[in-house]
Amino acid sequence: MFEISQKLPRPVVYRLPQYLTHVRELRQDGLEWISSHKLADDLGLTSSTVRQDLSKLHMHGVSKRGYRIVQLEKALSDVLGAGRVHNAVIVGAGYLGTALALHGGLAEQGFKICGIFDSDPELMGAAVGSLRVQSMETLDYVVGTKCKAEIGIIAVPASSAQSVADLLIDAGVRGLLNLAYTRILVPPGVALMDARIIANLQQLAYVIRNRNGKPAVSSTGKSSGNRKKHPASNNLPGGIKRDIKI
Amino acid sequence: MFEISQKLPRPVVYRLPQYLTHVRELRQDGLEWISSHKLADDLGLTSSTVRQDLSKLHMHGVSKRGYRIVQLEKALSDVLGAGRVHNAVIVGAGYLGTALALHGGLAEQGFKICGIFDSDPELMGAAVGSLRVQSMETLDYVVGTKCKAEIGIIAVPASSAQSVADLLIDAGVRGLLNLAYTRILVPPGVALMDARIIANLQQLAYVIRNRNGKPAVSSTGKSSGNRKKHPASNNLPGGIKRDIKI
DNA sequence: TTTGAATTGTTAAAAATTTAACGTTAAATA
DNA sequence: TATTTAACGTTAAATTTTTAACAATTCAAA
Repeated sequence: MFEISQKLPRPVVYRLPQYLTHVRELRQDGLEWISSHKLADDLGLTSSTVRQDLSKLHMHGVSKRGYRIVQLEKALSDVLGAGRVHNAVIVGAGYLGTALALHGGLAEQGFKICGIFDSDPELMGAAVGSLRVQSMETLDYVVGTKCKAEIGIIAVPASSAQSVADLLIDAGVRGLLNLAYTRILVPPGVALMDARIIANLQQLAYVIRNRNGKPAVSSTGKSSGNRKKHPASNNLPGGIKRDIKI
Repeated sequence: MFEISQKLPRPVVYRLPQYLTHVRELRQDGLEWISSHKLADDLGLTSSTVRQDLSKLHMHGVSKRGYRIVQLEKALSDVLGAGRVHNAVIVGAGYLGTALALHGGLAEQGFKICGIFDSDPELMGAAVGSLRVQSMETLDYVVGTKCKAEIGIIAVPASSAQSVADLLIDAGVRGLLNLAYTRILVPPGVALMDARIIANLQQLAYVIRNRNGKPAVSSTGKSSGNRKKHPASNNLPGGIKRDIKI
């Protein structure tokens, strides 16, 4: 089992899932080798960044070929814990919580939803896929004992997000995914990720309103074909990708 | 009308929605002034960062008081285009697309969903709130003419995300929110934000697995109360917030 | 076998971002 | 009114992250 000696810098962790999905595709396409240049091109990075990142994972390429794709996939998969199953619970059986519980993608990537909870008595026992909505009182037992969930997904309104987070932490989850449009605070030792869907839309609105480039579609017709690669696009945490500075 | 002379650095844009939501809460709490120190504390930043950021928005505080909250809210609201209505369409009437269409938070923040589309004939005409699922053939007309949507939300499986993006761009949207677990390419002039829900979970799994802190909950009891502020927590794009380096 | 070219791994430079420092300003108080 | 002090605005330092550069290496082909 390889140990990543140094904790990875945040931007690297951010890029890992991108590498993983892309490398998977490459493998499915039957490719065997990929160079840092090609990978960088495909992902909108520089080859330098790719090499730096992969070297942090102790990946070694070979001159004139690049990196072995299966090996890359294995390393990325390992470090991200893909392959393992991660138990998670969802709090909030509204539209979003339900959608996530039913979303095939999560299960596909090894995130097993083993419980969905809500405080609304109306929803108690309602079927969500193979699960049933449970009361908040059972959260503790389910997270701590029954399915030992490491991850809690918060899909409640902003106003109750913090208290739900507290309950999840007390129940024993080690990481939270926050889908509510509010900041929540966690003690050290608990990891938190904000999904920021609404914030993303707001940032998008800012970028759209303040761009200085030309519209993508000319007034005379379709734009298909001017796509296909955007090498200069800077692809950073925050997720805004444009050729020009924002 | 104020003009932000310089385009804002990406990390600043990332923080703007955080400022906005927090400042709104403060105003609702009846506060009138907020200092950079308090704001930084509440948001897990340094006061220096806050002052730098706000100065980029041409906000001026006053000594011994801080920043006027209503003014702050106005500036943030303006720059993020809150207050304005942004028309958006959703492609993909699966769980996630439907959930977003029905999600109150979007409308609340001024994002008006004016169409939801799917290629599945089974879904045609199905009701989603006050909307009905439309065929992809009508996308062009709706986006371009009927509701002049600036934003396209991609809620389809990864395999068709790119082609949907192309259609949306051709139809004339200026920004995309990608909820699919895949990278999509856009031409210059179109803004792209990735929602990365699954990637976030993967990053969470990495952080959980590689943390070196103590578990949040001691074996002897509940942990409530060791929360409440986490000043050292570094809060960066990528969204992982922990006291220790990852 | 030698040459040539592509690609790595790594070092160092550059750029971006965050943080600290501190003189200046404005309010509160004596 | 003078003094004190909290807080700003800004300059500069520190840190982090990205990019460039290049010697070393490996394969392919002449």
